[in-house]
Amino acid sequence: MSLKFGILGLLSDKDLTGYALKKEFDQSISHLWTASQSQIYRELNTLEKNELIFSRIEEQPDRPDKKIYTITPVGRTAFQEWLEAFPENLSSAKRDTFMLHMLFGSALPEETIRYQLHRFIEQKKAYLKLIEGVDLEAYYNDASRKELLDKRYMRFTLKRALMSLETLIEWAEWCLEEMKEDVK
Amino acid sequence: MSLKFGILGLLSDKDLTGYALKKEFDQSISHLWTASQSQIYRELNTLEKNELIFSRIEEQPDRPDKKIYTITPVGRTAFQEWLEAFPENLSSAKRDTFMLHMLFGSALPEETIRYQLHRFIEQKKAYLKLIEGVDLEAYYNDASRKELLDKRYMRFTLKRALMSLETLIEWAEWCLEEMKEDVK
DNA sequence: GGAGACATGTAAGTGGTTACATGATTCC
DNA sequence: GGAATCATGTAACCACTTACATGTCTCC
Repeated sequence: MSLKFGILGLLSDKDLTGYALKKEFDQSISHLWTASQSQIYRELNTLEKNELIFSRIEEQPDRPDKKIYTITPVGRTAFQEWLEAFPENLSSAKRDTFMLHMLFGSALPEETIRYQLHRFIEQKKAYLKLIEGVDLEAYYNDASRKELLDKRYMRFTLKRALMSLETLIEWAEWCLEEMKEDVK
Repeated sequence: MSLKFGILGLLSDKDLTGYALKKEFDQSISHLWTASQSQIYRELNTLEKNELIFSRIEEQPDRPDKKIYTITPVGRTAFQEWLEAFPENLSSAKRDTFMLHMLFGSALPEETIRYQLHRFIEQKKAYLKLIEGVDLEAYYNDASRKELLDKRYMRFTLKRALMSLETLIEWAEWCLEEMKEDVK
């Protein structure tokens, strides 16, 4: 439901190809929304059918042709309407495979859990580095960007990702401590 | 993919009806996995067809008949195999509608964002109270429970939910502070 | 009389994943 | 020679949501 509006939101800042949209999703907003390439292309087709966006083909001599999408006035209105209507329930559905494994952890040797917690910490630390490395200045100095995605709100979303990651690392370290102490 | 194993995991502790499974999901593990009622009934049918579980009907004179599901040895093996195979990537796909709204916040009046952040804080605080109120002792004193869901690991998952909620509240308060200061 | 708990399910539609398919260029 | 980047898409399948449908009992 919301992928549609994620795409419209990005297109309301500037025109993009499907390929470039995928990159925006991966690089700029993967900490709050993920989308696969085939999902994006499928959604673009639907949006064009419904006249919320339109496309033009840009031929490139050496590379495959580009199909560049632009948002229509109708698209802008639809996006604005969605934007104003915040969901009642502000938390999203949870489906965490790692935590499901953890929950049933007693059917596994403690060693396995410890090992997985260490992996967890490593992965979160790597992701933390990535988020800390995001250069907002450079991102917003991109001349093509009309700054509809306000720097402040982008900063807010990054801050949340950062704080959450730090907490997750703390949590996993707390678990490891607990497993040391209560030798059962 | 994992709902299947969530159900098998719960059934490896004790026999349950579809209705009771839904309650377990909502009450005990909603902080790490959510599932709708229709999803559970559909999955139970599939699991029974594949002989990972079987059912017996218990007639009740005054209420609708119960269909009680039991895990088979094959089911136990399948569950154990899944349990041992942790996913490579330990973070789950992100799809956070609230954060998507936030990201495009500059197309909304600041008042709206402030209001939504306050709502966010309220909701998280309410959820926090709920998690803090979970009585593990009572849960594990339920005579029918075979304690396959080890108290320790349940405690770990609750701790994570708790820490994460506290961080989210802190984050939203930080955002509100930021919005006070840089009067632009 | 109405709401909510108990108990089961089906149907239709939307959303998402995985795998396949093509093809040039650039960099190592 | 091989991997990565640029660039597009299709097909099949699986997961999830929402709405519908039925019926009793208990408590207020």
